[in-house]
Amino acid sequence: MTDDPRLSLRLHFESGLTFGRGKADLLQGIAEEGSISAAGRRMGMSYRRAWSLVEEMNGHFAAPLVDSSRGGAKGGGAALTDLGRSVLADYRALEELLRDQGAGQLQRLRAAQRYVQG
Amino acid sequence: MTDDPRLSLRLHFESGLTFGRGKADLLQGIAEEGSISAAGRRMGMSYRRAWSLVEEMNGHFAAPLVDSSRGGAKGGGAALTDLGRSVLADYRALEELLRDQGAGQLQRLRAAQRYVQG
DNA sequence: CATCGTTATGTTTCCACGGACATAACCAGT
DNA sequence: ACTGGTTATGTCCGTGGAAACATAACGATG
Repeated sequence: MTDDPRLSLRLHFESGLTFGRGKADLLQGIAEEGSISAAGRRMGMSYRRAWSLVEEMNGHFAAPLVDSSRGGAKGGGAALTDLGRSVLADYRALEELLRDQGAGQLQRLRAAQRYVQG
Repeated sequence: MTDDPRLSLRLHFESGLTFGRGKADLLQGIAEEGSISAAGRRMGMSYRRAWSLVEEMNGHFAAPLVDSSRGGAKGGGAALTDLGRSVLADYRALEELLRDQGAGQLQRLRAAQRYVQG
């Protein structure tokens, strides 16, 4: 979970998938909470929305990123697949790359902007 | 103008501005064509839309990125200010950073996706 | 002073997207 | 059996943003 609310990159792929902070944080939440609904709650997101995003992601990859099961003592749960962890890690790496190596440019871009009533 | 349609990053700033390939290409088009409408045409974008984007960008920065004039023999025209050129250059640099330094991650992310009927 | 391509702006329509709400299915424990 | 928390899915509606269309202002040039 990136704490800096200023920097946020969204990647557009030719498959039609757009992947940004929202989906990345959701994946990370699922990994940490073991549940789609818990991850959604943590982000102030409805379960409907969280599940939709998971479905979208799973559909855009050759294999699911999230593996889920229902029923049981705890009602069910979800976890990241190897591919899911890989995708999340790659996105985080790109984020970090941008934050670190691109600090100069980002700093200049931010400084040039107006920040009214914010 | 980045030719690779696969990579495209969009930055979200706390000022509320979102800046991605569209605005960057538009700026570059204005720089090269000397006109908002010509830049818009080149991108298959209506003048209305192009101008709206310019207005949005100008409004989000402390100083305009695009300097325009109307009337005259050629009807008018537009050009990038120093700040405009600086912003464009910074965005391009970040794009390049991602493309070069992040090639591994991007490659992996792309390869893992499904590309149906595309 | 008419022309012409451009900047500048208003208005309306359309539609995808998200949010809200509802419901069913599932199943290890007890 | 019943419970409870979760996954899974359907439907409706409001809203923001983009597209489409329309029009005015501008001014060097001829």
